[in-house]
Amino acid sequence: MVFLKLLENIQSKTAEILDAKNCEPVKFSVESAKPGFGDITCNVPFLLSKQLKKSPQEISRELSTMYNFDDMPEIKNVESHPSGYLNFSIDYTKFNNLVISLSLEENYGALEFGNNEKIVVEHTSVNPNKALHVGHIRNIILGDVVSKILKKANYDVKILNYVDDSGLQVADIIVGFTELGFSQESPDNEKFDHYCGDTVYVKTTEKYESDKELEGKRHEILKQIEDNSSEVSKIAQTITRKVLNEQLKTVWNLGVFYDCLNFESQIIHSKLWETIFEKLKSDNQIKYEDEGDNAGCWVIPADGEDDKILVRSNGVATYIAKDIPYAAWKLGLVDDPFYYKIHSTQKNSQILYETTLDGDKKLNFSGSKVITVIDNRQIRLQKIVSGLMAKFKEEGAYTHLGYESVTLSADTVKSLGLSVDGESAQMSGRKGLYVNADTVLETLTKRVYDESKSRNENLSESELQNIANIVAVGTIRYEMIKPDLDKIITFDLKNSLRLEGDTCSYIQYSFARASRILEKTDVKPNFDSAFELLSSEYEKNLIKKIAMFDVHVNDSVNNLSPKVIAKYSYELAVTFSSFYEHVKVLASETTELLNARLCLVVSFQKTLKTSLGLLGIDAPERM
RNA sequence: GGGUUCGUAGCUCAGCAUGGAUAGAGCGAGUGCUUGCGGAGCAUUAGGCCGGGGGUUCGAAUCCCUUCGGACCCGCCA
Repeated sequence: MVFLKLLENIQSKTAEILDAKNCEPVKFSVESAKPGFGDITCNVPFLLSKQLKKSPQEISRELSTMYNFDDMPEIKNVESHPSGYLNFSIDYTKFNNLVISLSLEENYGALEFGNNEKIVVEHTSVNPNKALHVGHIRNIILGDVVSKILKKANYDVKILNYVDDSGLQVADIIVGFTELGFSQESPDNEKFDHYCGDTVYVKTTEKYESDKELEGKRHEILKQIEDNSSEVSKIAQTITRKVLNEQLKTVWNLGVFYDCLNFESQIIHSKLWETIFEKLKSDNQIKYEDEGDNAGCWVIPADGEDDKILVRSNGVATYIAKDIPYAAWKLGLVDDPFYYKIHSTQKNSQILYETTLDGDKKLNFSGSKVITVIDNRQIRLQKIVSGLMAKFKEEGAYTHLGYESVTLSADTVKSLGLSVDGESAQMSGRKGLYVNADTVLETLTKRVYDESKSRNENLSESELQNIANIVAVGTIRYEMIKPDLDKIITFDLKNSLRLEGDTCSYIQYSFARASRILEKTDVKPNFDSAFELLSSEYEKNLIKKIAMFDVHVNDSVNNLSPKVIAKYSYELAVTFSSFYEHVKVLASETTELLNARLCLVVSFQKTLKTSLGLLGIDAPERM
């Protein structure tokens, strides 16, 4: 810990001073100051104004004389600002050494939050009947980054992907295969998931419009899918597995990996629902309606809102009845009915497990906390689920991490050959209104490849491919993480994939520039030296930014907010770019200064790499 | 009808959790910078009654109420 520690120390020092003055405790803040107001700032004089019946300025002046920094050599002094703030200044002659040496450590920025406690992150959870589209990418990347951040905060994270292999959406493509005679092999070299989504699903649901009888068939087919022994169920198994495998390829290309796949069909067959249903009944969490609209149904009472039907009057459970046992299973509230077997070895050579009902291997993928990443359209349902879970376990054990959806810009909709009313449109699988994830990645990779090739004539084909991949994946990830969770992303094939300004490639470019500096000198940075030579504004700004990594990690963990790390990475790159422009490292006047600056460059690179690593983004040496 | 949420520069967005000092970026527009480590860059100018109104407060982009505009959710579908 670097900056965070500094803030905490000033915080407690201030609290001690207030205590000595016999002040009533107040909740004050100690945080990094805006440029021009010292390095660290405290607002406590404002908050004491009423209590002490003095002006903030007066209190500020008084307090500023009471600090003693003998045990904090990194702080130079504190000044009372005419506005009333207490502004602390860092002594960079001491601070530089501390920051640079700590930033080289392997776990720089790591925090202790989780005590290695097990936490489950579930994300992706897409029906295996189509290819992943840009909307799914937001879910996948958010889930992936959240799990990386939690790992950084010392949680033992298990990542799950729920495979909804027995819903109506799956039934729809099976209708296409069994009733409309679509080939079970995709034509030419088309990816199987694209074929199922772009052709079979769209064409089949289209046919429903004119053929109502066919539409009726889907429920029949769904019933057969859920019956393990039926022929249709075997076909469905084969098809959904094939689609899933293609979806996984897409996901792996984005650098996302899981620990275990959970199949909905197995949850249904596991009788987990029956167990939890009895538990809900005996705990009086649900009630049976004798009269009214919901007569004959089991419902979940919801205060202020309509009761949610859990079991219909015909005895069949509703959709949410699949979510509840699964949530309970994730939290380890029920005996685990599953065995586990290896599904595959992922692209990063990590083993991926899957649930099975007939095996002998027992593993544990539950956690004392669960985070479920699902978009905000499901917020009502998720509230019911987390409300129920809070009754079995402590409040907050089950967290729904929601986010707004991704829509398509009018231009992009038109480029798909479709028409649109407003400025953007919700994606729709049925209408063929979506952009596949693979398409986005390919388009972007090609663009980066061309750009990189035009800048680097001497790079080999494989180096160019590698760079194109790293930058393309980074760009998609960055664009998905950067906006606030409750902001709709309007995806535009042109605008969303820019490479200039506040983009991933800008950040990566700063890394590549740093690499070139280190590459062009024979001097090996010697870290066993004093860094007080780094005294220009540009150097101090960079040091401070590097030091503040832990503050942002802290923030992002506390608020489950991935974008905080994206913003920090960008700011770090901006600070370096300014340094790069104004401080000519290789032209340093003395060897000592050259060495100190080279060390700073290494420190920057390490920190940026770690920060980008939390976002699942790599940084190339050249691009 | 009930509920959730968004509204900040021409456009896309930070800042809001925990109210304080000069509301920040990027794109787009203007200007300048490459005989110096890569111009995917740097520097600089213009551009804002933070949707409107009210309230709380010494102080509001930030908290509360209200209103307008947009998005989403509200089935014995999944």
